[in-house]
Amino acid sequence: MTDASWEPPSVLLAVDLVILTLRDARLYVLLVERGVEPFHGAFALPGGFLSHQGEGIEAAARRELAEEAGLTDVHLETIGVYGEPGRDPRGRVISVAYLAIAPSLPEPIAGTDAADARWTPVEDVISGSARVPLAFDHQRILTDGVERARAKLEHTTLATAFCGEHFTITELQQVYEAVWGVRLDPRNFYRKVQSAQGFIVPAGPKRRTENGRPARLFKAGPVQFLYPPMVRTNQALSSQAAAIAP
Amino acid sequence: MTDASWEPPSVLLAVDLVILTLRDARLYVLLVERGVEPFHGAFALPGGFLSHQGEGIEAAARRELAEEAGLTDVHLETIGVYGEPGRDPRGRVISVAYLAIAPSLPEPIAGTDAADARWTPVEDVISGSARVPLAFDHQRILTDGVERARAKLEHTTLATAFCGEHFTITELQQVYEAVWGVRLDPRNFYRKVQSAQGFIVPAGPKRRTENGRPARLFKAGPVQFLYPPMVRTNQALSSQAAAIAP
DNA sequence: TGAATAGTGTCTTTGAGACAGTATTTG
DNA sequence: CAAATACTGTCTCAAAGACACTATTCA
Repeated sequence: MTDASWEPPSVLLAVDLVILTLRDARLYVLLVERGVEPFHGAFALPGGFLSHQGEGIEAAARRELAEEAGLTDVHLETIGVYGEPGRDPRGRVISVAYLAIAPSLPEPIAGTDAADARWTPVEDVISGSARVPLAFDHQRILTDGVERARAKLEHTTLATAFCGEHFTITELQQVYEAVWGVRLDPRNFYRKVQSAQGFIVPAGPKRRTENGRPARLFKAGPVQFLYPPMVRTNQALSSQAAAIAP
Repeated sequence: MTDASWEPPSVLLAVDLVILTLRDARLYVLLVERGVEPFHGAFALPGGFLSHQGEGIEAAARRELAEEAGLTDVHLETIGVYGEPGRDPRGRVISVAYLAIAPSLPEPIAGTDAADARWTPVEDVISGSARVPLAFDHQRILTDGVERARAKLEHTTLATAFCGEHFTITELQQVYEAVWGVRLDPRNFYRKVQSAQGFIVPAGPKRRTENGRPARLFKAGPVQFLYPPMVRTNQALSSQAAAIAP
């Protein structure tokens, strides 16, 4: 199948970022408005090409994360590769998609390259009720990223990545509710997270307050995988199944 | 961060395949002996470069699958991207890894390009007791692929991809036992797979036999996701945790 | 004090795991 | 008949889900 004079084709490598966070108990994704062709004026996931030949892929993702969202030290993992011919009119572009989870930040992005970056409710984008469809195949990448986050909440301690260093159990519950799009019983949730060894550990005798009884503070525990897992009910799964259908 | 004269760097795109199958109730992976540098003479996962600029990535994976293993119409999904600088001495190579699941075939590969292809027990490769370490970062890719398969057996009907069109419940159980590396109670397994709606459906009144009471035949059911899931015990998980540590 | 949020206890149902026993084939 | 494999039933324990109740703060 190969002959001596044959040379493999080369492609352009890009990274795209699904950056998720929680704002007022809803799941948001960071979108940027494109300033250049193709898809000029459309919204898209933050991302860009490799800066130079020797740059690592995850390094490029972290660079874009810092440049476009001003974020460092956040959870980052790959979602997958999107590289069908024709997805980008500039040529053969292969995009590696990353999922980033940022803790709730009081303020939107400031002092970054991307003045046009906007936190947008994921629900609006997925349901199509947002301003415009996303550029390229970014709608699909977003859907895959959100489903990845949903699935990982079940078996890993990823939920704590949405919280600040210290958090209350109620805040942790809001993560699950927002990402899964379901309501959970607080009393059962308490029992469950407390019985999952190593998920959360008490963070000092401190407490925080706003209105009502102060809550105990916790921080992320030592383990990465949850046992027993936090299981999505069949109902939650089926309401999400439509979105992930190819 | 970008200026007008800047051009993004280009890279070479490869696909690598983790092809798993069951042979006499053990999990095997297809390896090929490399005939060229780098890593000449070492064993590696089947794979290769994109054949031409316009070839889709999954299309390239299916082409390699046919060329190197003579397989068509098998389950295929992406594992991830492996593209750290320096992983391949030939230049900046980005490899997209695929997981392929083939049903048990009576005979090894024949009439294919890769005369040097060998089915090798996964356990031997992962534990290091095999002939040689794999080329490139293929050991890591294999580990990731196997863990992907293990995880997907829990929540999807992937196990049926290891079986032929018709199979017995005992055969299905052997898939779980081989991939997870555990022993399961046949009686509880029967109850469980039968109660998972849409997992398996009876395939005619036929039966197959060799020695003892004939077993009912089933075929893959209509659903892709299992509810309730087939859960790995904590013991199974911890015995596998060592292998997936980064 | 009442409103609001935090946290505990208890009951019921479901399913996982252990294990005894029955059924249907071949030789 | 024995040997071998297929299948069914039953018990126990752990965990999910529903829901009543107590605790601690602020105004």
